Amino acid sequence: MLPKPTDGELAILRILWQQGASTVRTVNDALNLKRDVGYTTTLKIMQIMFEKGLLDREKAGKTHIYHPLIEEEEAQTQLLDKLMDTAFQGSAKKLIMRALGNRRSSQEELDEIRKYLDQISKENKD
Amino acid sequence: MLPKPTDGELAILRILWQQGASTVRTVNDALNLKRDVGYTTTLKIMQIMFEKGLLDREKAGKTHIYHPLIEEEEAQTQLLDKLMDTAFQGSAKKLIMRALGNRRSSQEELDEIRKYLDQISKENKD
DNA sequence: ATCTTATTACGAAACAATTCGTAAATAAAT
DNA sequence: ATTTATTTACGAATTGTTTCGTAATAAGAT
Repeated sequence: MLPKPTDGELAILRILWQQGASTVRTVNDALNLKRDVGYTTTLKIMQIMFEKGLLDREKAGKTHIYHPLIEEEEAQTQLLDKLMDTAFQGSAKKLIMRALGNRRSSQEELDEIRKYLDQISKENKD
Repeated sequence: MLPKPTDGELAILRILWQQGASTVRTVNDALNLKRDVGYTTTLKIMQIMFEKGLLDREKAGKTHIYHPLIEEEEAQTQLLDKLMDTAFQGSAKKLIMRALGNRRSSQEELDEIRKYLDQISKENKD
């Protein structure tokens, strides 16, 4: 089982999911749009992620190109499951209700959620 | 602003939310239903939480009684918001859909969620 | 008052995450 | 070939969390 990514690691994963396999340089550039991080800091974290098995890499000339080894969906599922267990007593209902309450969602989004809900309800009856 | 609780701190908060203000002893006993933790470990973490302002305490005889200084709802909101931003691109819809997909919810729960959804939709139209 | 027991306080160790300085390696340019 | 620029590797410092051993403290029992 892959270890739970730290906050810093998750930020790097997000960039890799979004822009695809990348060098340390481009990841660091992307990180620096949001906050100051030194190049060697990003490098070090990505090297550790490689050791942990969160990333793979291939040599291309003098640089390494890093790939995420965990899918975005898988990470979302893992993190959400964990939060549900540790903060919402394992209840999807509690978590969803709080998420609905937290931020105003558009009417379109609410409709899509309702559609999905109906679909699951139907499946449940089989 | 209160700092984000660590995993260990959250486990302690959960117990305090559930059973109300408690001594280190009863918190530690509750923790040990799930996993082995030494008494002084629990004590130390709760002392640090007191320093951070996550807990308050009052002296009662020779012991201290600890109270959570963050409400369960507040912590849930905080943690959920953070996860939404860092792993779901800030989209409540994505998060909710994944939560619905992750675990089978009962028909009753689904109905309650739908009811809440309708209520929000109605409010949105005002 | 002394002994026993439980709690707290203190300090240190182990571990992990983050940060950065500096050196080594590599490729490209001239 | 030498220089220049970039990347990687290495190591160390810093910070935070978790753990526990041990000593000090306080209460209760006799």
